[in-house]
Amino acid sequence: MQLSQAKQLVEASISRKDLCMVVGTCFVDYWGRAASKLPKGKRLLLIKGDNSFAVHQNRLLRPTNYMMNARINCELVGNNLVLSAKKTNPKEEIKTIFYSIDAVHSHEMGSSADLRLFGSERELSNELMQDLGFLEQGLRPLNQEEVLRKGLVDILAEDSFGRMVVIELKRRKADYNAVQQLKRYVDQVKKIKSKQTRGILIAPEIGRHSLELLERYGLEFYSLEFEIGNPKAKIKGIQKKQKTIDRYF
Amino acid sequence: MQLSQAKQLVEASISRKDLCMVVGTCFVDYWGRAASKLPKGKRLLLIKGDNSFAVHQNRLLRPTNYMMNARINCELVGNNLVLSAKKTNPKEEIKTIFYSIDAVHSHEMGSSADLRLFGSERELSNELMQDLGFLEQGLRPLNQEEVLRKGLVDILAEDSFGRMVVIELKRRKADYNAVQQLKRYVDQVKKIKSKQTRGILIAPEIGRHSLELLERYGLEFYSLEFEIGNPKAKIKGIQKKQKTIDRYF
DNA sequence: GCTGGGAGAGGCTTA
DNA sequence: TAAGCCTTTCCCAGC
Repeated sequence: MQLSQAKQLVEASISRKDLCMVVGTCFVDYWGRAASKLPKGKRLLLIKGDNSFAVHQNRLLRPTNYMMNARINCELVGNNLVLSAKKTNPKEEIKTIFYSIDAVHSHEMGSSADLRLFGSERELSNELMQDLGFLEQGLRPLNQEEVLRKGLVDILAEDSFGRMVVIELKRRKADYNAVQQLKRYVDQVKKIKSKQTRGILIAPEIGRHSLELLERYGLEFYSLEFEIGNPKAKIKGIQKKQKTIDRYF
Repeated sequence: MQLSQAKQLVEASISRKDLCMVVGTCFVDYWGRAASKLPKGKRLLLIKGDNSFAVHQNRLLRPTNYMMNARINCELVGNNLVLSAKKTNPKEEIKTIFYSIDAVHSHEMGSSADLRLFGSERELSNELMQDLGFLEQGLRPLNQEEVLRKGLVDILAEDSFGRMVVIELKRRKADYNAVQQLKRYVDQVKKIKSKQTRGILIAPEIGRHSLELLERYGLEFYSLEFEIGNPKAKIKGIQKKQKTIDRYF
């Protein structure tokens, strides 16, 4: 395919905010947050209507080079067609130098309705909040604006002995971060309220080392089974997966 | 375009491990680690030679739905062409139901040479390791296989007083995680070696709260300036951005 | 505009 | 395979 013809097709496609796909042999040079060079090879350049710019190889989900909200330029330089994407703050540039172009595909895509996702952490949190007794008898939620509003903790509650209970919910396997995040919150609540404060981590599972750390901190872990469905995620079961830690209180 | 014809093109493309692009109007249903429904609309389905499967809208870099190493199936169901991707462990499924197809593009992509990236954390770490005196006089690297090999710490060193020094390097702004990661490593090294151990965090910058936490832990922070170039990332300067904490030792 | 934090994170390396 | 960790993380929601 003629590079000059490709140039016209690409420019027209971009100006219409179509989905633009350029397939050809190119070299890619990136400089910005890091730097990279992608050797000459057959690639797909995907330019979307929001000026996102992505160079894909024929493997992996993620593009090898990419830029969001790019200023896109297309020009003939010598015997090559150079498609570049630039951005400031941080300053970044991708240059894709096409030696030959197999095809330029342009498609009008209309406006896109949004994805509706179920089973988010927020949704599970709301679900759990509905019935904390499910977790432990006598546990009741506290709507402490100053703590909850700033997203400091997922759920703040009080147990039957009047102790504060900070609950952190993770929809995926809990790791060190989850444990230490909970530790920080417990420490802060303890300090603000000047009351005994427990910390409960709830997740589908937890790594062995993370569990050890959690136990050293005197925190509690419950394993959560949840069910993903429509229109909501449902909590199926919850189980204490830990030796009792009442000795800490 | 005829759906039956599209089916043939897609199947042929997949069997050749070509890059396959399907543009058309579809509805997407996902169930697995979460659940989602993408309303009917014009989408791009990108199937790569490694069986990665991604549904793109005409915006954003990331696909709305995706699966790696999928078992891909293509069949006519009533008046629709259904392209689905399935996986076990965890069990997941994406169903894309095409009501109409604008185009199927297939391109032979050859094998792809790899991306060469500069300025990664690993590279900066190697660069810094070349001259630790740059950071502090008398500091020298220890190549403790048992500690370094498992990626426990970025750099392990010994200072002029014979104290162990754990160095954690971040190529981006350091956060709570970085501080607590360093804290964990320091604790572990201290335990293993039974020696006084310092912890140094090196990053371009650090948040105010993260710095406070770091200071409470008795750790040290150095701000790092680096320059990304070809063929290597270079460390330009390093500077202690903290009141001296010798009182801790 | 900058920032903190979640994500179906992705993807890599080593145990 | 599982665990840990880096990423040009991407992306959104809050300020």
